[in-house]
Amino acid sequence: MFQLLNDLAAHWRSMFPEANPGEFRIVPEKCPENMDGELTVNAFRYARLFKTAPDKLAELSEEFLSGHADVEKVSRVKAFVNVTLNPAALFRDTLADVAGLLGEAELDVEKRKRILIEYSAPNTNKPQHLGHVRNNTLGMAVSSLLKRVGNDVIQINLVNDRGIHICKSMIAYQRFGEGTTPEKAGRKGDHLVGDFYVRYNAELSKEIKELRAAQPDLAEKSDEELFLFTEIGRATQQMLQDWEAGKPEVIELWKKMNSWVFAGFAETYKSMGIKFDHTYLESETYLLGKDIVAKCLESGAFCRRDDGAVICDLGKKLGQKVMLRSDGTSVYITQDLGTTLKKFADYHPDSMIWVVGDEQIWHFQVLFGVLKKLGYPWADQLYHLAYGMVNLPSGKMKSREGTVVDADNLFAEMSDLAFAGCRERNSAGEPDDVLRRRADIIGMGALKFMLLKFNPKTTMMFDPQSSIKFEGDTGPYVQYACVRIHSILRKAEAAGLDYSAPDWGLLSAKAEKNLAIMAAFYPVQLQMAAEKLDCSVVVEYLLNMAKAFNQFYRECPVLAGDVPDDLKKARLALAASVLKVLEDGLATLTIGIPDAM
RNA sequence: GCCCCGGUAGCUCAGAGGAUAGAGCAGUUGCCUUCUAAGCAAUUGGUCACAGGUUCGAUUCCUGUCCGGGGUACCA
Repeated sequence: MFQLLNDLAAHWRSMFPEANPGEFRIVPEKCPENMDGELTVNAFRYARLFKTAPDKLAELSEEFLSGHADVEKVSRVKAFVNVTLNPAALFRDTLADVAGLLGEAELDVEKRKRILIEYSAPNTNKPQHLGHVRNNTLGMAVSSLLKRVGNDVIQINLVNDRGIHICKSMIAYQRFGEGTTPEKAGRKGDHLVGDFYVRYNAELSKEIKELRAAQPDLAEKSDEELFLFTEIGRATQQMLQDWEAGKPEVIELWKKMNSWVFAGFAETYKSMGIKFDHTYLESETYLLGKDIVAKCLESGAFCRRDDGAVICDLGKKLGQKVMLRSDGTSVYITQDLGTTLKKFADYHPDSMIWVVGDEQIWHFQVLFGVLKKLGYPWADQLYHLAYGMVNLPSGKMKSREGTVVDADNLFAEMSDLAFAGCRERNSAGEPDDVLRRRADIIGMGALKFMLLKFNPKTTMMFDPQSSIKFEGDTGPYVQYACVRIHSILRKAEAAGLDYSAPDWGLLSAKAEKNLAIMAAFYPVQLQMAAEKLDCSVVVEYLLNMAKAFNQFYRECPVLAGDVPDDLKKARLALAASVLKVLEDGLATLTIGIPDAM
C-alpha cells in the first residue's frame, strides 16, 4: 500500500476535523496512458465523505502531495489528482517487498470462512465434454482463488451414478456389448460406456420411428411420451426398478460399468489437476431427503396436497414446490435438500457454493428458499455460481446428437498443437518426453485460461478453429513472460550476479515504474475476484501484467553488456519480483508454468 | 404471459457512476547478428440495440420498447 495515500487520508481528516468520514481507504486508480501521471486520486469519490466540493478536495490534495517526499510531480485535471512518484518510494511500497505485497491479498482473520464448494457433478453414462471442462475449470479456479485469499475451502464432487440415464448405457451394453471391456476394446472406460449410451439412443430413436409408422395415433406424441411405448424403454424402466430393488445381476453390471467410468474420470481429472476433498455418490445419497420431508410435514413446514404430493409453499415469488411425488418417490430437490444437509453435517461450512449451469438458476433459488423457510441460519450463505453454456459455431452441444467436444480429445489436441510448437522452438535439443511435459502444461494452460477469460455468466462461443490459440490474449502469453524471466534469472545466476540488495531508486524508466504500479493493484484485484467469484478479473490482470513485462523486456535490457552493474541488479530484482506476481496469479488460476517454451 | 441473463469494432469478448469507450483475433505496416519473435511497435475499424429519466458526470443506475438465449415439471 502506498504510504502517500495514508498520509493524504490523514491530511484530509486534519483539514476537515468536523467531518466524520468513518473508516475509509483511498483506493488509487491507475492513471490513464494519455494523462501525465502514474497514480490517480479521484477526489470525486471522497468529496462527499468530507462534505466538500470535489474540486476543493482535489486542490487541497494537489497542494499536500506536491510537498510530499514520495512525490515527483502532481497535476490536477478537474477533481482527478495525478501523481508521479519517485522511484525509490514507488518500489519501496510495492515490488521491493513482493512477499509483503502478495500477503496483502489475504483477508483479515475475522473475514475468513470455511467454504464448501461443489463442482463437476458428472453422470456416469458418458465421458466429460467441454461443458464439464468449463465447470471443472471454474470450480477448481474459484476454489483456489478463495483459498488464496485465506479461506478454508473444501472441494466436493457429487457424482450422478444412478437413474434412468445410467440404465440406458447398461441396457445397450447387455444387448450389444458382447462382453467387451475397456481392456479388450482398448478404449478408455468412460468413452466405452458413452459409446453404449449413444448406441442406446440410436436404438430408441429407431423404435420410436417404427412405432410412429405403425401406429398413426401415436405420431403426435413426443419422444418422451413414447418412451414407455417402446420395448427398449420398458426394459430400461424395469432395470431401474430392479436396481432399486437390489437385484444382484443388475447391481453387478452397474458396479462394473461404473468402475470403468470412474477410472476414466480419474484420468480426466488428473489431466486437469483436480483433487476433490470428497466425492459423494448419488447412489448413496438419493434417499436422504425423504426423512427430512417427513419431518417437515409433521412440523407443518410442508403440507400435503389433495393428490397426495407433499409441497412447500414459498410465497408469492417462488410459488409452491413439490417436495415428494404423489406416489411417495423423491424428486430432484428432495435429494438436493438431503445432500445439502448432509454436506453441512459433514463439514459445518460457513458458506456453500454450487458450480452449476445457469439453466438451473431457478432450481437453486427454490432450494435456497426452502432452506431459508426451514430456518437454517446458514441459508443466506449459499451461492449458486451459475455459468453460461458453451456453444459451438454449429450451435449447441448435445451428447445425444454427438455434437460435443470431448474433454480428453480436446486435451490431446491442445497438447499436440503445443508440442508441435515446442519442437519448432527446440533450440536446446531437448528430448520428446521433456517437450511433451511442456506441451501438456502449455496446452492445458491455454485451455483453462481461455475458459476463465470469459465472465462465468456469459454464454460463450467455442470455435475449435480460433479458440485454440497460443498467441495474443492467452495463457501461453502469460506463461511466456514467466519463461522469459526464468531464462534471464538463470543467465544471471550463471554469471554470478547477486541482486539481493538492489538500488531500486535506479529504476526510473517508464516501463520499469509501470511494473511497480501494476503490481500494486494485484492484491486488490484478487480480493475483488474472490468477492465476485469471478476469475476473469485475475485473467485480465495477468494479461496486463505480462504485457507490461513484455514492454519492459523490449525497452530495458537486463543483461546487455552496456548496462551498468547496479542497474543490471536492480532490473534483475525487478524481474524476479514480477515473476513472483505472475506465478502467484497463474497458480491461483491452477495454471502451470513450463520450464521453457 | 411471468422470471433471469445478454445486445459494445468484421469476429470473440473486457469495461464495480468518472477523463478522449478498450483488448485479442482478422486486415494493413515495420522490427529476429541484440536477455527466446508463443514477442514488440504502428495503423484501419464504434449511433456502446432504441427512447426517455436520475446527476457535476451514464456503456455502467432506473423505466419503457425491440432483438437473442435460458427458465417457468410430480426431468436432472
